[in-house]
Amino acid sequence: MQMSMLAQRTTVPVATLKYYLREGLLHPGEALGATRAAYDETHVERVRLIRTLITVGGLSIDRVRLVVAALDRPPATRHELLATAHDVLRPLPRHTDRVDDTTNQDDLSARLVETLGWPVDPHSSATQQLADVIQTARQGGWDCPDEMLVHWGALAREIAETDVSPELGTMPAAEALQHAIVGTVLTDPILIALRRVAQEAVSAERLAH
Amino acid sequence: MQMSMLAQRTTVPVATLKYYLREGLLHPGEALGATRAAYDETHVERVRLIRTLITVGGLSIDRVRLVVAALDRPPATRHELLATAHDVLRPLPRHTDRVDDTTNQDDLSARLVETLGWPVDPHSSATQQLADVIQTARQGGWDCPDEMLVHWGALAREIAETDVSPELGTMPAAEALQHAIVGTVLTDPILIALRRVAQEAVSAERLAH
DNA sequence: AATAGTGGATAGCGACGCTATCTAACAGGG
DNA sequence: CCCTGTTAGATAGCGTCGCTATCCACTATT
Repeated sequence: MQMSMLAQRTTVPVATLKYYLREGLLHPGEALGATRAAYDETHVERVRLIRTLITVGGLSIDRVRLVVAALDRPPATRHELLATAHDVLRPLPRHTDRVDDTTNQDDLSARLVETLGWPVDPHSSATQQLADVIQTARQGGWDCPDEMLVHWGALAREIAETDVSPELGTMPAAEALQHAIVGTVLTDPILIALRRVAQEAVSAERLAH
Repeated sequence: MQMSMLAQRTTVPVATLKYYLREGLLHPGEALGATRAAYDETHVERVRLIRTLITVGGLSIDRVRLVVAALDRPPATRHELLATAHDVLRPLPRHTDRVDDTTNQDDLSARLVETLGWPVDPHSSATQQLADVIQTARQGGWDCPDEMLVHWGALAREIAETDVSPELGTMPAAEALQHAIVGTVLTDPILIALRRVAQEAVSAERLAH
């Protein structure tokens, strides 16, 4: 398959594919000569993945580079899988934030883990991210009491039960990782939207006249 | 209070404040002459709101303009409140998406509402958004079965119970609206992060060796 | 031999969120 | 009443991002 065909199959312009090649998001095709290369199904799939991550997940080019790098070097054990997925999806700390209390940050995440009572690493991406957004919310005047955290935590836990499907253990590592990453990227907005709809339902029952 | 003071109070540069004024995000100060205006606490609060929406919620300038417009003209009834909040926070449909099946979109949202069995409008922003992301997820190869939707829906519902607090009914309309919008913007990432941590907890229990 | 397509390099573009500069008006202190 | 400094308002520019377009030298196909 030549590049024009790859472009056709994925509905992505040739110029953009070249850009992805340049940026290292797409692995090079098999060189057939100085000015010719062959692309295969792995390229089609990779391009689709890139487009999904960018347009649905809103990931930056840099971030997608991290994702594909992780896919090419998947973690050794199943348990590291989600951690890797979370690492590459974790939002960058905003440079506009004050960072003068990083110690508090560590304290906070440790306290959160204790409050939730879960067997998780207080230094993992996910935990740090949680501490991060809670801190930011506090700065924005929205305090999140422990009580609510525990309540939400129990619900998040139930959702996670369905996320961490047992079949993850039977897949090849790279495929499982991609499944975890894409699943996270795609289902985050579903949950957000679902919450909105649920809010309207509750509002309709409580406040409709 | 003059503009330099407003800049100092909010730690936002004067040039940026002028930009916000130009863009209609910040209401003008009371003109004291051709080259002087007075700003008050409403301006300080408004600037803080704008910064929160942009840096935490990742909202665009256009979107923030919608938010402040809604705040200046709050809905008449309490029930319209969340709908208004959801309207202004709803992500723009991506122009890269196929839109040749808008009828299916309507069908889908109607079916979703039926599946969930909630008293919500199938044409509301929230419902449309849900149909939107589910459709996109399907295109990305991630099918969301009804069973999972109902399960997640029940959990989303529980979260929403705490979101739609009874005190919303006692607040002034503009304040309640701002609370709803900021609350949504700030707590969305908390839920997302909490889900990540929960996933790691489940993974640790199921897959740790 | 003509054509169409290729890899590779480089430059430009349009949107976004500011940021910097300029000007004319004005205010307060001495 | 002048001097210094600030302000509003207008306009232009900047840095990043995600492409997009153009050019070139080359090569496989017709």
